[in-house]
Amino acid sequence: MTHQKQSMFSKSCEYGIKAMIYIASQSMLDRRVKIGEVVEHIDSPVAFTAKIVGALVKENVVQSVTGPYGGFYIDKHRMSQIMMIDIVTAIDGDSIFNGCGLGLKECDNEQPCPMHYKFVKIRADLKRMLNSTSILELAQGLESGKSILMR
Amino acid sequence: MTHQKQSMFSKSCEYGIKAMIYIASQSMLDRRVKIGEVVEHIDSPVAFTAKIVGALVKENVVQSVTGPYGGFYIDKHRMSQIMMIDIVTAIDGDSIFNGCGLGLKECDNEQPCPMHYKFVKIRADLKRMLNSTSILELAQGLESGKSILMR
DNA sequence: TTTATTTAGGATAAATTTGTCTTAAATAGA
DNA sequence: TCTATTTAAGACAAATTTATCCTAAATAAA
Repeated sequence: MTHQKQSMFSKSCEYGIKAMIYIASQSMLDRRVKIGEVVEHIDSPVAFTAKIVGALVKENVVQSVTGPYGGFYIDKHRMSQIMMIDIVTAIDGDSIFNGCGLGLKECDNEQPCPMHYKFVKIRADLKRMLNSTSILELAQGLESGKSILMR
Repeated sequence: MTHQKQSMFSKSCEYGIKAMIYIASQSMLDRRVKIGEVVEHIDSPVAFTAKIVGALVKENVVQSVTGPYGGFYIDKHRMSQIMMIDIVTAIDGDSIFNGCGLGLKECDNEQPCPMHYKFVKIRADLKRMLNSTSILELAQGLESGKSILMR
């Protein structure tokens, strides 16, 4: 039995986050982008990514326009209000930062799992980070060349 | 599209950790335990759990004896040396605390993903916690009634 | 109005994870 | 030696995640 591929976020969530950062970086330049352009810049499968981005349209994280000259964009004024926690919660739910580390449906100070207190700070830090990180600052890092979405 | 069930560890890893804690808690009392008893105390599917525990036998985390009066146990003297990171790494690998949060194969200070610096501390804290938490202390918490593995 | 372009959404398939069932191997005791 | 018990291990199946393909709906421009 070889080990699994468990990471912090699901593939869907990774693609969703990367897509939002790329779209935001282009919206900063007043460019609406098509899904084909998005996936070229984040190295992800197009139809699958389209579904994830579509779900984020429904969640009102990103806007879309159909037809020629259409595509996706994020309102400039909203970028500082759209937080990573919104994207992660929409795709992966809140278990990663609110759930029990050992998967107990209920786990609290009254009846904690053996790792409960070990996880309290890690989860709180993760939640705080996701809650305070805006799509704006991540898009700025990308646009300025300080960070990358693929190699 | 409803959201996923992404959590910190895979189901396999959750079961593996819980099984190790239960087995250790009984080994502290010099009791060897059968897989049927394990799953009764951690609320997990028996055959599936048996495979996971079997993999941890191969990884030398836990010992097994076949036949009547057989079962699983952990050497008392080794309990303080067996760390959560050993169990997690054996089952889920190291991506959760070593990998890039956005799934880039390479991601470092030279060419960081947009979230790289946001994750540095969270990953380090998680790794440090797993690295410093022994199966002994978790089993003691369970055995003393301070924590639970199921409701 | 027609055509071309683009997102929306459904059906389907592949891959992975989670789970079950059956048999083999080991071993203790009668 | 024979039987019963228990882990080991393989085949198989179900559920979930990841991914593809095709058609519908929207819309801009000719």
